Amino acid sequence: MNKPASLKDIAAKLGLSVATVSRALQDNPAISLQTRQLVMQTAREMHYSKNFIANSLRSGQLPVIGVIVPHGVTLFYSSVLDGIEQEASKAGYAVISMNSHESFADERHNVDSLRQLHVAGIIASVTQETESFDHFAALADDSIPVVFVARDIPDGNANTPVYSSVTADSVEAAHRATRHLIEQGCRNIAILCGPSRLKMVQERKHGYIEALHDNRLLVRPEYVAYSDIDVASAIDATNALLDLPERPDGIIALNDTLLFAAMKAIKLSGLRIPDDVALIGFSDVEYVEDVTPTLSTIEDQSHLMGQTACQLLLDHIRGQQLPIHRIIPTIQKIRESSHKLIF
Amino acid sequence: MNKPASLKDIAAKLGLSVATVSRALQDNPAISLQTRQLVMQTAREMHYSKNFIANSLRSGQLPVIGVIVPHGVTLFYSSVLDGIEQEASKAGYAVISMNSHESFADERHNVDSLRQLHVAGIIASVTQETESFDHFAALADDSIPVVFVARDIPDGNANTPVYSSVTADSVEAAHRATRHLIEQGCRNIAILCGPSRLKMVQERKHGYIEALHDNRLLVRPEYVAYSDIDVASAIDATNALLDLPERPDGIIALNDTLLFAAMKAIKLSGLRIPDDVALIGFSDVEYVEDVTPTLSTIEDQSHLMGQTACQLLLDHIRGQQLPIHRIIPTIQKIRESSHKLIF
DNA sequence: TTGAAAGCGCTAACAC
DNA sequence: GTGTTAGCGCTTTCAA
Repeated sequence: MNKPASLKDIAAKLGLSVATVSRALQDNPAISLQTRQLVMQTAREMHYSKNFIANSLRSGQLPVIGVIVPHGVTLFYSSVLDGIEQEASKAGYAVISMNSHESFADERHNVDSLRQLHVAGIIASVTQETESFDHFAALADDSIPVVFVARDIPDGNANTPVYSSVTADSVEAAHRATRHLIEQGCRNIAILCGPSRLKMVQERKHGYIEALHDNRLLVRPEYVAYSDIDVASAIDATNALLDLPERPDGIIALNDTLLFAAMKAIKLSGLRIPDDVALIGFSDVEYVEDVTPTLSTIEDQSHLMGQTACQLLLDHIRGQQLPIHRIIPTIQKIRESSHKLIF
Repeated sequence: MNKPASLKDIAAKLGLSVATVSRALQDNPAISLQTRQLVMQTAREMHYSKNFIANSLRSGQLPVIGVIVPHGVTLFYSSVLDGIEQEASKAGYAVISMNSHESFADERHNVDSLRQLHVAGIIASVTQETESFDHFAALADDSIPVVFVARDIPDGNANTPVYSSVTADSVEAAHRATRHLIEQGCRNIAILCGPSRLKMVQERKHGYIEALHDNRLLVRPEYVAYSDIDVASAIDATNALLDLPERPDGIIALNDTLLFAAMKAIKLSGLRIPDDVALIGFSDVEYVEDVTPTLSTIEDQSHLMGQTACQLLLDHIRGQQLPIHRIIPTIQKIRESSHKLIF
């Protein structure tokens, strides 16, 4: 019900001017030690807490970093967020997070809200739908820096600004996973992809193809399977692969859902993992260790991605102009599902 | 580089007063249609966006809700957060989330930050360490309402305010799980607990004991096992249970980690689930369906808890005074691990 | 060592 | 229909 105590209240109580109180609270040596102590003491008694908003009105920005993620309840993004928050709070910034629900309209709305709040900067992972970036460009008018994380945006043309970004090295990760299967003796390696419009899918597929080339293996179109990201659809796609005249002896799944569905499908078909079909997949969850066989994975360093993005953003907030692109390596963990004991 | 366009800028450009521009942008009918349209048009051209901070300086609060969670990267809290955000954004509020890392000092600091930002309200899940609530009480000075979620705080004494809260019905949930095992024919039911200082552990244990009583079964101290929340420790605790002279024929695990560890331990010992030992556990993850056998669980409705907490908070922000306690029922999902086909 | 006053962007009460 | 003014809480010249 009460209003928080203000400088004015303290000043009134002490018969001082607002200016003096303000200076005293900043421990300004121009103010006599006696006054300073008196003011601080009184402030404490009155439960005074500095009003950031009033401050921000002058400085033009809130000590807050805005984050826009395309969906909320996933380990990947909550880990990214955690990394961001950790770095932000070290630097005295709070984090305000918004969810675009993979909807372009929501994303625009989020950007707008953050802009109205005059946050100090924004870290965003764009939606799958996002193809125009005007809403981000508008932020430049207000000198609000933007860093993209996890999902990079296309290179700007002449009149679009170029943004800093933090992404995973998808091409290299897929290349390495493919190489690993080859080293295990696989020669017919298939890849189980999500919707092909995703840039990440394209990059991972690219790494897969490169690795096959580098090892003089044939790239067979029938070994490139597409599936929606749901269990039923992925099981169908896997079964189609297993039914091919020349059955794959290794499969790379491009995300969690696909990986687990592939495992189920292979087991249901009576084939052994990894002896008949070796399996490795991109994953961000820990329960790959709780199943039989334990699943080999390629993991993003999501927490590090968040931290890095936040550091870049803080640099921009502090005046850094040039965009910087950071690529965070993935971590490959070989477990039972791809480890053949053939040597 | 630029400063965002302000009302003043628009006014200057159009030779109008700031007040007129302000009114025009609010579509105030007192202003001529012509002027209104002109102003709106110009505002758009200048990329004007209303400054929430300036607004908040007058109203005393930011259209932002603060959330404090004890740890970040878990499905439970990210789901709660998602529920909060969903309701908040419907009402035009943004959500600022902070992590106390189960540290009381961090929590105090978080509360302080949110207070300085003059958020409209706070939703908090206190740390395991939190026993004093002065930092929350201080918020009352500034009329910042607080709602507790997931972890309730002890009833206030005379001089502590009473807060609204949203919690799960732990007692009932454990009672129901125990009943379920009894219905499956189990007579020697053990419970695998986390650290006993947690209120939630106490409540769930209480429900377990009540259910045994209600069904005239003996409560045996040796069937109440405590474990730290890590796999190794939980496996040890489970093994100890399995080695008892009278081996339990049913086990209730109080969280994810314990549940999976118990499953591993039982399988490793060569016993069958559920035939030899039925298993059910509290869980917030989905991969209980990816293992063999699929695991029976009791789930919190975390998203709903978040939504409900946010609704209560919004009520308080709008003037609701009386504290309200909402209890969100859990959902019991019987799967293979506790389903005996004995009838 | 302290005070007075201006100004950050906006709204609303009060002119005219 | 539009302008003038005061004030939200704070910092920061400029004066004293």
